[in-house]
Amino acid sequence: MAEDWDLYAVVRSCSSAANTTATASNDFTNENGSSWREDPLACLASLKFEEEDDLFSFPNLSQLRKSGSLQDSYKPFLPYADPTTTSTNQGIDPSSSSSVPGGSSGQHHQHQRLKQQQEKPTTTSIGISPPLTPTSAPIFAFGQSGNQQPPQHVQEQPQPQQQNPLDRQQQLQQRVQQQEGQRPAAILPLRNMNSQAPRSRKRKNQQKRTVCHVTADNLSSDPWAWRKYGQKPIKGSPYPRNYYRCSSSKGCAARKQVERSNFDPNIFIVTYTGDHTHPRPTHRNSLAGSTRNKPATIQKAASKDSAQEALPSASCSSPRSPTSLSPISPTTPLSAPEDAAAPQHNTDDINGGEEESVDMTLETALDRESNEDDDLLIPNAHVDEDLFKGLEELVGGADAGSTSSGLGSSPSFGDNFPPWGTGNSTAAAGGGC
DNA sequence: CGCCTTTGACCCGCGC
DNA sequence: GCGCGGGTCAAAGGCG
Repeated sequence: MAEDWDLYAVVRSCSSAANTTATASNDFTNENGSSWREDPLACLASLKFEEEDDLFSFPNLSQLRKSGSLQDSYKPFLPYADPTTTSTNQGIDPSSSSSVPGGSSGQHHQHQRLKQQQEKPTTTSIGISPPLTPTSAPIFAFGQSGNQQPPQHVQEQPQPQQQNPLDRQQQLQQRVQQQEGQRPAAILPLRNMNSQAPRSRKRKNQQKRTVCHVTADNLSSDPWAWRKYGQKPIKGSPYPRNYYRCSSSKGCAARKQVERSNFDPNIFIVTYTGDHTHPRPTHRNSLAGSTRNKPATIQKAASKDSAQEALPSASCSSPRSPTSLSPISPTTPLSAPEDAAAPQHNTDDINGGEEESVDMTLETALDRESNEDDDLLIPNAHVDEDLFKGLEELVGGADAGSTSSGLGSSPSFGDNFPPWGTGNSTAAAGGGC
């Protein structure tokens, strides 16, 4: 099994660009020169917004939403998990991003959520919010760095929002330095931290964060090497949240939190904080490490219950991940009480989409994010168009989906879990290629 | 040997 | 002021 997993991973990671059906995708080229193709729906993925504030305000969309016209329009596409449409990865939640873990905790009923969404500015603001997002597009919601908004809750990074790119870069560095400075934690004795350097443990709203909803598949597309340093059960969520730190470079302040969506176990909410202080690794370095997970399935099942259930150790970085993941993979057993409920939430902000597609990987997304803060924004209008196009295509030529993950095809896992064969690939991919 | 995961405990921000 | 909940640390153990 692991093998399958691996294969998928390899295939996916190496050919993300290639796989995507040539259809209407856009080609992007990142700074490294590597280019990737984005699924038509992927456009959604590039949405970026600030987490806490109401991010954008796209009057148009909001209006549309309110009026319900958009929703109606999409209804046909919303069917939970329309497997056929899935082209590549499963979904990332098209939804919004603002779902900052913690904040929403969720287990509320859809009703409640709906309500909230309607009320929340965030929802309305984002064109892509859940209801809108048809099944596809993985949506990476980037909160933070977007300069487009006055982020200024961020105390740590008080950067002037509007600046030219150069300045921004400098600031970025400064920021990093600041963070590092603040966070000698690694060096200081744990307990003394407060006396000297305050832990960087700032509250969420104060920290710059990027939230992405990704599918297990995409989870692995993260090129960076992450090392898990903690796991915590989150109130209101059946799944624990895992904490990772960039292990590519010692001083790197980048962190990542991976949490499974309450509403759709197939979706992981990945929250990035901090900036990488080093260039993106060309390959994942960490190979060593434990594989406990593997047995974990068995062992853990017995002993610790669900700790892991939640995540495939996001350590997408190492090859072993696959192994480790597979057994536990997201799908695993989630005790997921709510699993059942999961899919179908068109309105959730956490996931709205289900099977998804779009080859955009976190990597790319992140890349963009860090390099071009604002450029990520795509006018909603644009998105919508693409979205529709993409949908049409998908719907029309259902197979298009075959793209990267083998998922696409599996027609039915509507309910709880997708065919995890693919899902397992969680970790792999990424990197390398 | 180096790096990783797991895990319990600690620290601290935030809400009441 | 107190308690809760989230974020982080570091020891222990495992794997390549």
